[in-house]
Amino acid sequence: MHGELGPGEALTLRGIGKTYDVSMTPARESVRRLVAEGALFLSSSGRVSTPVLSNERIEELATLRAMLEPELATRALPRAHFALIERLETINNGISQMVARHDASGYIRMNLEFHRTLYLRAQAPAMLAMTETVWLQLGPTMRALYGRLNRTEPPYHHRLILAALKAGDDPGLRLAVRTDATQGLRMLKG
Amino acid sequence: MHGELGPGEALTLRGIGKTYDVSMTPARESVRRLVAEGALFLSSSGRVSTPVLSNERIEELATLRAMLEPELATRALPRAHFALIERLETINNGISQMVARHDASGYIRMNLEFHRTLYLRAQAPAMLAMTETVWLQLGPTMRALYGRLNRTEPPYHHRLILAALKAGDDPGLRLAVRTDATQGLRMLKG
DNA sequence: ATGATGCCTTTGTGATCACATCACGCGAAC
DNA sequence: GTTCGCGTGATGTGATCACAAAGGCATCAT
Repeated sequence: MHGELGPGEALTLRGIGKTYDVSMTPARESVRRLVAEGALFLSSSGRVSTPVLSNERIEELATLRAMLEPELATRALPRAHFALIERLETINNGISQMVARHDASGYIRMNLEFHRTLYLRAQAPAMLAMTETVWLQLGPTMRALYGRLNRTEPPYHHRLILAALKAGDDPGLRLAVRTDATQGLRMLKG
Repeated sequence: MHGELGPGEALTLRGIGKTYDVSMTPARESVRRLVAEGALFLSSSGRVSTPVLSNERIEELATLRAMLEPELATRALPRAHFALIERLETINNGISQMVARHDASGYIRMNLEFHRTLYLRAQAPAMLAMTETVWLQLGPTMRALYGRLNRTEPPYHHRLILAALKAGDDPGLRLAVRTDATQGLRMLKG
């Protein structure tokens, strides 16, 4: 999810087991779970690797983000008090630091933490889980994206999201969230 | 997914293994996968059972269906030729048969087959997979629903869907799909 | 130099086992 | 009759093993 693995990287059960100092059994269960969630690709011969997403698949996942995340934001809006907005701003500052030190994985992690922190307020666990499944599928691809464009500015749309939250502006919030979720992925389609 | 198990039914790895004549290992992997998809509930002690959904969870899953399925229908619409509509009508007749013989599980299975047949035309595998995950989570609950109300009529909204498909009426299609997906679940909240 | 072919290593699969933990039921005490 | 406690059986976990299949690499022929 955090883009620590690039697209198409291969994994082996024994290798995972060695990395985390467990036997093949827990490694297998974890891998199967991630395959079930679409986070890993299972070849016909049973080998696993991170998925290489086609443009069509990326567009689909972007559409899913565009459908799910505004709904979560809307549900979180009435519960978004000052303490939450303050925490979001703190996370946003953290993102700027990650940008400064060119840490792609850290950038992705904090960016998602920003979104998750907001969506947790929506009190919609099934919807959030589904959204995180999409993030999971996009992880390796997002790393390739943020590696390609050398980001220098902190996220612009996050400021729009925060402004809409403060103003209680639901349509503005939905638009800002939707744009933030889909903007980066649009660049991958080139 | 098909409601062959009711809400809250317990499963054991050795029992599953015995049923399908395999050892615990494949049973475990299957169960873990279904847990990852939310189709099974994993207690803190590791026991698995079908989930008992709260009203809030049902409402959430209904919202997800209401968001995902109209989008799939819209994408399928331009590709829905006569052969597809004919197949949908055949399936619809099958549903009537299931209603006649009071086969709840068969009813659910054919109902979902109706939807899946349409959505397959959307050429959106990630979106369809996500939708099927929702169906999976609702399976046991849907059985409880269709068991409660003694259905005597074949699905009314399916006819609306077919009519909208024939007319190429996208807004009408979206509304019909959305209503069909959420109507039954609304009754569970009573 | 390039392509094919054969072997060997790596890898996933399913089964089985030992062990810790938990749940359920039985029995006893009040 | 009800409730608490204990013990036994059942259950999940992680490890290991034997096996089959697939991939990769080296060698050889053209």
